[in-house]
Amino acid sequence: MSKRSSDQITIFDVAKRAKVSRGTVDRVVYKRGRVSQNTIEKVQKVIAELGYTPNQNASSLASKREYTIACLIPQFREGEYWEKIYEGFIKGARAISGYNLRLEFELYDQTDLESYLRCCERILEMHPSGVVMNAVFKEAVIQFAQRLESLNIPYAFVDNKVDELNYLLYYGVDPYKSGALGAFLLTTRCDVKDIALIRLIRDSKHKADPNAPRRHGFLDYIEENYPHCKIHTLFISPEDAQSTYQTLKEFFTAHPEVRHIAMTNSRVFLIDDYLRRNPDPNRIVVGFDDLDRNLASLREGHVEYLVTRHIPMQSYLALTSFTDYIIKGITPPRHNNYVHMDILHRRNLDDY
Amino acid sequence: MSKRSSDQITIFDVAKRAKVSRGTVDRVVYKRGRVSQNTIEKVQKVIAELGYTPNQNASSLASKREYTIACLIPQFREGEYWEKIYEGFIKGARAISGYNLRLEFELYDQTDLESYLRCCERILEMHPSGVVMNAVFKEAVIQFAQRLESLNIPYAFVDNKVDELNYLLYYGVDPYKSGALGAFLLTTRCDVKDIALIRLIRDSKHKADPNAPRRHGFLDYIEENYPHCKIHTLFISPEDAQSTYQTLKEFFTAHPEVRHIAMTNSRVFLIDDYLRRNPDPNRIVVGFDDLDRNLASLREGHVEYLVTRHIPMQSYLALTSFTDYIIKGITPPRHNNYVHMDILHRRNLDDY
DNA sequence: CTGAAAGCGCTAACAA
DNA sequence: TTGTTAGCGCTTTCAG
Repeated sequence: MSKRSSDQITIFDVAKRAKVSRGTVDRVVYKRGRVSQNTIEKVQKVIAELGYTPNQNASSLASKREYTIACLIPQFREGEYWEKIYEGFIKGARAISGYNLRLEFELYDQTDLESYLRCCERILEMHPSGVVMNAVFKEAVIQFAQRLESLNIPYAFVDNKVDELNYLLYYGVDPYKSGALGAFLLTTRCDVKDIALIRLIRDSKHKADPNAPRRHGFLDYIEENYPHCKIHTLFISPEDAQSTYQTLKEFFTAHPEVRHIAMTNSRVFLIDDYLRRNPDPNRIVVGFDDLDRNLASLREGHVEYLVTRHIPMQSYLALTSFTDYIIKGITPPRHNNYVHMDILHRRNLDDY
Repeated sequence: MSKRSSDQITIFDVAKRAKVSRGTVDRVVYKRGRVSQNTIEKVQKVIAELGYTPNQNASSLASKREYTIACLIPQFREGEYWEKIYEGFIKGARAISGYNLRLEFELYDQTDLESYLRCCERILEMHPSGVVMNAVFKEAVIQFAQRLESLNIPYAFVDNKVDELNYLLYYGVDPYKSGALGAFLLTTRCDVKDIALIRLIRDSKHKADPNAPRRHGFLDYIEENYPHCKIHTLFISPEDAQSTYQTLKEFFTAHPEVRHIAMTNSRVFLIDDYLRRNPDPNRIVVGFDDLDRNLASLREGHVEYLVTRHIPMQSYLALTSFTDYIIKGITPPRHNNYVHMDILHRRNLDDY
């Protein structure tokens, strides 16, 4: 039982047998035109007879063609969510190195529509072979996508998407389901009466609420399974640790019976400080996404479960299947590719 | 912000800058020897400075060498455990295509030592560049490994291993830890007094007890955390569904208070029939490994948690790091590579 | 429309 | 120990 990776029949064999030059065979294989119908048929026949398949290595080596993929995602600081997406792109690019692939990153400010629009413009100017992006400003995304379509530039979504568009493919989780999973882990085998749901204060510029689907999944699960459970929603500031601490302290002092805590955004680490300084063995905390600081909270035992997915995997797979399509013409098997949701607990963290 | 993946830096640039020939650079890069220490250092310095990475396409195109890796694993039918391992190998081979790599599969019958020995012979005859295998017949594995060593053929283990041998690397889970994780999931947030641990009757030929480490991890966790918990061990026959049903029925009729059930082998599906026909909303069942039939039990809700790992990942990683060593001489970072343990629940099963 | 030929970056055999 | 060089199979001008 064996599996060989290389084929011996070359373009030369085909050329000789078809009594044409290698250049002509190449033109036929890649449908570059400028070949008579007669020759085309002759060559195709020989190709079929010999079972010729082009050698990708040689092809890509000889080819001068450069592919530019624009990656349009939010800007990030070290340790933030989008850094991992970025890493996935970089790894993906490495995996297909050998092709003359160039990644152009356009990183926009999630709180600033203008900056997003500027990035879109820059991408259109550079005529990329394709665009891989996420979708924050829905309206703007739609407009951008339509312009890409009119220019015949394919595009793909990572992490989140706009369903109505003609994107080539999507990689990400189903956020609604992940929210429900978090709710399950928070409440399983408990009789839950109160849950503190901690949200982030977003400045007014922020019309977008990227975590809404996940939060809805969470809330719907609770409502369905614990109809009498009370949800206490707290808002904390992502920037101001001091006030966050205050807010939590006040709330939990007033409501000591609330033992179940969840954050449906990716920054459960923001409450780590409070949890650490106010230990309570009966408390259960569930968060999302495996940012390094979240993992630290998990490891320390302040957070019990983290619902996540392999973040870089999403961009890695999105990029590699996208370029498979663009470079080799391989149509991706599925349109929507949902990745697996991981349940992370202190006890299965070691080799993650 | 841009990142070019097809570095333009070629072996030529390195050669020029280091004032040596391309051949010498090649020798250094692939550690082919016949280079003075002095030159090696000089070249390596330049490589680091320039950030040179070899062009895989060109390399493989020019290279005539073929690498044969023998994969020695149990034969399988569709949907069985080893099929997933097989898939991991195939994917791994694709990931390093570009090298003239050939996989030779030798699939043996797990219940037939003779067939294993025959496979070993065939592998020795074909003089492979390396062997990736699992370890079922311990004695025979040791003998085979020693013959490989005397022939200077490196080998690696997937899924399980024989600790005493000089294997290059291993990919798999830490069975002891996975047992403890299963125990945790079974008992979390409960006050557990009784646990039914269901084991398999193994015929006398089967001296090996491959699941012992996992079971010990399980039992130790319970003993540590619930010192007064009673473990009821039942033995069922993997072949005889009828008697299995009987055994379970009798036991649970006599002990209706036992609500926690675990199986530390990979065949929790064997008790699915009993569970289905005797529903009990308060029952909690935990099993191991994501065999299709186990997943079905999970999906139906008969089993609450499955502790598993991404099976193809083990063989994928084992193969790719193994060939990295064989082809590029990259010594694997670790000898024993434990992969992440997945927690599988009905709720995160969809996109697994 | 078609053919010839110069590379793409690297390897390996041979020379030195 | 090192340098030189002929390819690997394909693409892409450039002439016809």
